[in-house]
Amino acid sequence: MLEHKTLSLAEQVFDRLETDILCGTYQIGEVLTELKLVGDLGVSRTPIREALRRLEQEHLVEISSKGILIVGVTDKDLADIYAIRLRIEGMASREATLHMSEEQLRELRETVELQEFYVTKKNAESIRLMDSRFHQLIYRFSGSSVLFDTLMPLHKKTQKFRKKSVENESRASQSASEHRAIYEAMEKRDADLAEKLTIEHIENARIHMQKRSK
Amino acid sequence: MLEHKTLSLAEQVFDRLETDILCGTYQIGEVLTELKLVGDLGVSRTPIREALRRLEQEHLVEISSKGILIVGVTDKDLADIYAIRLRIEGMASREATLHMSEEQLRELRETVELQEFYVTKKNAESIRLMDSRFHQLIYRFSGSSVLFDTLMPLHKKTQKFRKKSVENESRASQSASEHRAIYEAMEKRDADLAEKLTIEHIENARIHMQKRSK
DNA sequence: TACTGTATAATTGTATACAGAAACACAAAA
DNA sequence: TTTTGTGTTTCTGTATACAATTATACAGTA
Repeated sequence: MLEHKTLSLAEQVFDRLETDILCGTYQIGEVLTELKLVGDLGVSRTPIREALRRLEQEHLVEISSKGILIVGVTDKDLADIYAIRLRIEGMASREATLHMSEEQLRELRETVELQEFYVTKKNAESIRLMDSRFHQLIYRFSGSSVLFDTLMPLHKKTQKFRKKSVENESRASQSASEHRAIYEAMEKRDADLAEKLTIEHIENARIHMQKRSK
Repeated sequence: MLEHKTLSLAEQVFDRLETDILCGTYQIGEVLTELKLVGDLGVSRTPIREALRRLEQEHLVEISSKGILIVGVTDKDLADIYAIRLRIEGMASREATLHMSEEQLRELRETVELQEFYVTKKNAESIRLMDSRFHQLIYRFSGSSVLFDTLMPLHKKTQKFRKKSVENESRASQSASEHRAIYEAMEKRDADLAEKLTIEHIENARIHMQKRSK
């Protein structure tokens, strides 16, 4: 049976605030106070402050004597994120291809298959979840905690925008088949191909997103 | 006059612990407790915990019911860090070349000149400081907070190893002249050249470091 | 010997009280 | 009208008390 690690309040608060900021629940420019969060979340200031320190480090909020400013992710940030991912995400796929176990390969395949399933069901929220999981598994399976730590925050920050992306049926379907192609390259342990396909996949995601934001 | 922002205890504790971990003052594998840090640092647990949460997020420590495990930076991490920097640090130089002001250019030149001065004086600690400052200024002047946030932690984590590097006179002198070349490309607003020279500079640093660690 | 149960100690997790600094509102004076 | 001063409020910063969980030592037992 799987152990279900109980998260501390501080971690729960962090996860919730991070999600709410990245999904746009809080407006960019909005100002909160710790006391307001105490009221909203029903926990004391201590875990809230610990969460805020981490959000501040990720530049999702700025804390001053005026309160907590929601910074979030701008369009400029998004462009920069894709430019960076374009340069290093292929490296993660390469490493994963070379190092991942059969069990990990199976987990990745399952994610691809689920994504394809949800595409046929047109379930946007689930598609997005599997989309995220695919990329995050590759970061993990790369075996490099540095790559993981570098790519993970970048990927998380694209969340709000990817949400819109998967609502476009043709893009959702294209994305799923690109994931399958990457998976199959990995299954064949073809690191060069996996890297190349990953770079193309990021580029396609970038292009699609920029088309939409015009 | 420049405002001198007073750092909170939590920030001071973070800076100190981060430095001590990255410089090797704390041994990798060592286990601390919050109470021990209270004794060592003379502040209460609250600011210490806030600092620890941030260090945990950077994977410099791991916190469990046993205490605070010092994780630090491994040789594998270092290799990964250089592989990543090789791919994106040139991008930062390119952006900086295109966007930085005359005032910022002046600040960069001053850093290069100081580094050259300390090379003639064989002052390793000051050389390392100017070396760090050069790179960090470029991150800042790139105008991309995402690039800054991505590169800064990677660069910081190389600190301990760079320390050894600059004690080698020929490498210290080579590094300074590479910095000057990058600066001059930027001054001429030649982004392609600045990018190319930066990539070569990172590659040289990587090669030199790997030679030493054998 | 190896294992298990239990009491104790050590450590982190959380709430709260208080201190200090900054923002704010408002009145008085130029 | 603008500015300046001042008292008040609001907010974050810090310390500390207490709760809950986990590790540890040790005795008892198969």
